[in-house]
Amino acid sequence: MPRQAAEATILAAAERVFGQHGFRGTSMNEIAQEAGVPKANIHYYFGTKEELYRSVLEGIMTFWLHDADYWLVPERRACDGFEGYIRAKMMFSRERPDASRIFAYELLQGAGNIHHYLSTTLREHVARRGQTFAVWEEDGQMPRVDPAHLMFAIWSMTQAYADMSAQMNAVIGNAHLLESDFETGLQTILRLVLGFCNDVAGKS
Amino acid sequence: MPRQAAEATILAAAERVFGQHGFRGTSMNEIAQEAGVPKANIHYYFGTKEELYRSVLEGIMTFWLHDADYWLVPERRACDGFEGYIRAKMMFSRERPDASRIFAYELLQGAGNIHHYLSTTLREHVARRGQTFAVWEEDGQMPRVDPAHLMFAIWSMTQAYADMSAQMNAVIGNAHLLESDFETGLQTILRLVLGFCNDVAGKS
DNA sequence: GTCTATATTGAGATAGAC
DNA sequence: GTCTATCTCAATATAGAC
Repeated sequence: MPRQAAEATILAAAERVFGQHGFRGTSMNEIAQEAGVPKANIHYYFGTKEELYRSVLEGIMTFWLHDADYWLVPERRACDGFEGYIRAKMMFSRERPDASRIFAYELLQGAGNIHHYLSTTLREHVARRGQTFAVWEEDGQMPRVDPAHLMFAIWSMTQAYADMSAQMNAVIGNAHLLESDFETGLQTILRLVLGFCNDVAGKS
Repeated sequence: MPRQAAEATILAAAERVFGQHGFRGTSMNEIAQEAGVPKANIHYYFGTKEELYRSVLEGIMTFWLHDADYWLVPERRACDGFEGYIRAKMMFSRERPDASRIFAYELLQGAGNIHHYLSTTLREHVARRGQTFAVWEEDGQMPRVDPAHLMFAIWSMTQAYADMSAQMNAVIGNAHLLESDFETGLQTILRLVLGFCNDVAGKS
């Protein structure tokens, strides 16, 4: 197998296994079996387990910010922006649940591997959202609110459909979340956030 | 040390260490040092690492349901109920962040150790919230909404202040969350949920 | 570049003295 | 009941043949 294909295969397998068992709960053996390559090859391509894990994390990070830069910009109407953004986040939880879970594990551990990323790139990213929200507030499209905490709320609600899916399955009574569950969740979250941004007249 | 005191000491230490590193990331050695007892004593009192972990989980579970049974009942006004419940959940994230994280780790792992609890006790618990919400909807105090998904939203937003605190710290720029951060978060969540339950006239 | 066989370490668990 | 010393095994990592 050529180098590039092998690395991609291993990274994809690692994302699945890390996403299910976390960093400490995953053995190199398991990743090797999932990828269908000998264990030694993973070390040959990626060095240590931790370096492999960091590579997986980096791939996830690049995905993280795209949606907000597309949707949460002053040129849009507030309601359109929030709806598009929340839809995109729900799609991510549905299509790449393992990536979402790896991120959640990393945060639970204290985020030691991505601290630099969080306190520079993500921090500036949130600051830009703050500028967008300031314009929308000025324009009377949404009430005054702390931008960071509003983002925290949206992230947690949408990522829950990957990170807490085991709990949702048990409560709903299915083996796994269905298309319709994601749709109901989306509508519920939209009700909360759009109700909020439609509510300006009555509040301010 | 008498048996009861030793067990309580070990359980408290285990909650701290499991809450920081998760089940797989925690060694019995670390718990022993945190508790200030020899490792062998932990095995004497609790058997295996997994049995100790389950004991910690059980202690957390009993706490879980109290608040909703107190606040989300038909006798209250919807707004009062939601506000009290959300305040209680935020307090839990602030005062027992390790307990919240252990629960989050367990859900990420697939909830194998608490599946029975989730699909019986918690499921019925959510069904009772559904009855409360139905009364409030009938009474025009809140719009029609899926009860389970509304609970999912509230749980994820409030627990994020324990589970995702590393991310929040980095974005806010502090070493740890302050009293004022919890207050701002609380107000943001209340805005979303109460805006929602005040919004009935304009919707239905 | 690829893989088998192995060195090394760390962790769960327990035997047995006190 | 309490603790030290030790057993056993699983997992990371690498040496070295092909």
